This record gives sequence, C-alpha cells and structure tokens, in this order.
Amino acid sequence: MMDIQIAVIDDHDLFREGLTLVLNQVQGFQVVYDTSDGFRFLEMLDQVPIDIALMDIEMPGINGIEITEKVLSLKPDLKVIALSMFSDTGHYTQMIHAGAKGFVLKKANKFELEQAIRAVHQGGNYFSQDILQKMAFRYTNHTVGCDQLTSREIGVIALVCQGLTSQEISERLYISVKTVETHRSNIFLKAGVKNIAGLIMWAIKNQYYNI
Amino acid sequence: MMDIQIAVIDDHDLFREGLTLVLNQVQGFQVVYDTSDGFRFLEMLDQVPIDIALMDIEMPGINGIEITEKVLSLKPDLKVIALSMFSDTGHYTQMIHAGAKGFVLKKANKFELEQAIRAVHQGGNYFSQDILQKMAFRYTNHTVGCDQLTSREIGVIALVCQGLTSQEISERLYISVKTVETHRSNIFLKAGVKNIAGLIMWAIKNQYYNI
DNA sequence: CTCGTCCTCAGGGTTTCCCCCGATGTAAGA
DNA sequence: TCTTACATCGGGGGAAACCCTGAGGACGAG
Repeated sequence: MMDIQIAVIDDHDLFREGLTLVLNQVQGFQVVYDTSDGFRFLEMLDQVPIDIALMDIEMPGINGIEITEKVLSLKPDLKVIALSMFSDTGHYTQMIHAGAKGFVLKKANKFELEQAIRAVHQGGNYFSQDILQKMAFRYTNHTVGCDQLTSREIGVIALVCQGLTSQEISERLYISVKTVETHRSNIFLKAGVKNIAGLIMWAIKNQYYNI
Repeated sequence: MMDIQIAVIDDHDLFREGLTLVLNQVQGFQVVYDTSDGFRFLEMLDQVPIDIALMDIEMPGINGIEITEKVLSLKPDLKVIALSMFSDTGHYTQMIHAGAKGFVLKKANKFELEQAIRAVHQGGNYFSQDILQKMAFRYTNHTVGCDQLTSREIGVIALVCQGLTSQEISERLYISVKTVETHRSNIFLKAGVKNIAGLIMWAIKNQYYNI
C-alpha cells in the first residue's frame, strides 16, 4: 500500500518541522514536501506528487485561502486540510468556499490530525468539533450571519479597530460623519455585535483586522 | 558530555510533540519531559532532572508566568526560556520579572531555538531580536510604560474587553458605576490608550485578555 | 505613626456612540 | 426596464463613554 503523500505549508518553522517529524512517525504517512512559502508550493506542484496539503491560514504575504484556490484550480484532485490557530468564524467558511476538505485547529493532537488526514484521503471531510459547533450555532442563531463586508465597510472597520472616532474616520476618508456611522451600524449588524469591544474581537477572528 | 535535559510545557499538543522530536534530533539535547499542564509540571520537578524548561506563555488555566515564578521558587537553578506567539509588550517584561532567562518566538526556526538553549544553559541569556528591538523602543520612547495593573484593574479589563458596559460591570462586581469608570480611566492611563479599541489591542498584546 | 497605594464613590461636564427615521444617486444584474 | 445593492448624507435623541476634580477608608511598608 502506497503511503499517503503529504505537503505542509506553514510559515512557522518550528511548528512545520515538528509536524513533519510527527507525521512521518505515523504508519502510512509521508511528508514529501514542506515550505513556509505559498508561492513556492505552487511552483512545486508538478514536481512532487501530493495527496494531501496541510495548509496554514494565517501567513504573511499570500494567505492559505488564496493558495488553496490557486492550488485547486491547478490540481483539483489534491485535497487541502486547513490548519489554524483560531476556531472562529469567517476563516473556515472562506476555506470551505475555496475548496478545503477539512479544518483542524493547531491545538489539536496527533490523533485528531491523523484521523482528519485519513478521512479526507478516503474522499471524506473532517472538521474539528469546535468548528462544527460554531457552524451549527450560526445556523440556529441565524444572525443575518456571514454576509461579506463591502469594500467600504472593510476600510471603515480597520480604522474603527485602530481606535479612530467616527469624526476622525470621516476626515480620513473624506466622507461625512453620518456616512461613517451608517457603515458602523451596518457592520455591527453583519457582525452581530453590539459595541466596539465585540466588533474588534469579531474583526480579529475574521481576519478583517490583524494585531 | 551529558546531554542538556529539556522540559517542554505547552498546551498545543502538535506543537509540543513536534518540538520534542525536533529537539531530540539535535546533538546534545534531550527532551526528558513534556506536558500540556503547568500544575503537573510542578509536581514532576523532583522526579526528573531538568536543565532547561521551554515554557509557553499563553495557556488555559495557569499561565506560563505564574508557573515560572513557582518553578523558580522551588528550583532556582532551573533555567526557563519563554515561548510565545507574540512579540509584544508586557509579556516579556513579566516573564523576565518572573525569572526567565530567555524569550523565543514560536515563529523562530530550529537554529535560533538551539542557540537560545545553548546560551541559557551556559549561564547566559537569549532574547530574540524582535524582543530586543521592542525593549529598546520602550526605553527610548519612555512611555510611563509598563506600570503593572492592579488585580482589580485586571478584573475590570477582562469585562471591558468582553464588551460589557460600565453599568454591567458594576452589577457584576457589586461596585458603583463611578468606581468602574475610575478603574477604566486608570487602566487607560497605564495602557496609554484613549478608547476601548486601543485598550483591547493593548490588552490582547499584553495578555490581559485572550481571544 | 506616616506615607503611599489601592479601592471605593461622587458631581458635573463634553464627546461619542448607537439607534430610530428617512433620503438620493449610481452601478450591476435579472 | 425594474430591482437590488451599495455608498452617500441628514435630523434627532437617549445612553454611554470620557475627562476633571475631589475625597474617604483600608492596609502594608518604612
């Protein structure tokens, strides 16, 4: 039986190297490629046969979501499992939309990851329990939900998170204070939060704002 | 020559296991103990001889700073190197205060960590470049800076970050709204921020609040 | 005992947030 | 063409945040 050929894309060197060693210890697994650079991974696609790609999401430069989209347009049979520090909204919906077959948290243990790889390799899916619960909550809680923010709203949310007042934002964007407040309100609705504190947590978790 | 005996304390299983494998590959290093639980580590101190402890800071329950304090009160000769995802303020000062001899970011590579371990084991220090730069900036920029928060303030800041209003906090803590506002103001002063947005970013970076 | 720190509380003020309502113009799509 | 989504702007009002000042009690260190 052929080993499952795995690639690891993660910018944290220690984590990536360690993960490689851990996976190579597992019977039937073989890490055939690992890199911290998503672009390099795209270039290597034709040179190394890969079954499963373990893809970090938060990376400088090109992020895991974009890489996944590009990879799957080139190699539709390759299976991508997303890795992330956070279990929260936005991330995984975007990753699923990009075509990822699984989603595992970095705080998972070896056995969960092994399970995920085997499930996905056999044509299934794997989403860690945290994710499933959040998704279920999303549906039952039918907040208007994960409406994407408009580009203007994304511009505003970044400034809000930086602590600028509506006044300051209006000056920065050359629009009226009232317009800023409208955007704020719409963002609050979409995020399902009720004040700045909640918004910031939401923005960070959904990668609209980075610390 | 005796191997350097290393313990790894980190709640992220994959990272910890991987790190253990990586370090065991290094000539002269041996990971003799690893755990996700700080309390368990404290109990094990007498049973396993340890030279170096690699200590994660962000952990549920007891954090790396408290563990470090307790460990060093029991075993002053043990050398603690802090591991952290973030390079930002507060963390490392608290860790240094607790007695850590080094500070390495999780995004470091194997060679940097190896260097850090050797330096600390020989009685030196090791602080990653990011940290040193921030410290230098701190001094030149002499913000009144890292006044520690009082315990009450830490309690308040967590609730503020959860999006509670002063009214709600006062009910939760059984104190007056005015008292809450006083604490808020004092926190704002110490943090050097001017509104909730800034405060939340500061609190996250300084680990007074976790996402 | 004094000093400093911390926690507590208050008055009174300005600013900002947050929410209600409504409105116009524009551009993309059915 | 009609609809929908988006961005823009406004009035008004209550709630909360924010800023300043002052002050009393507790408690530990020197």
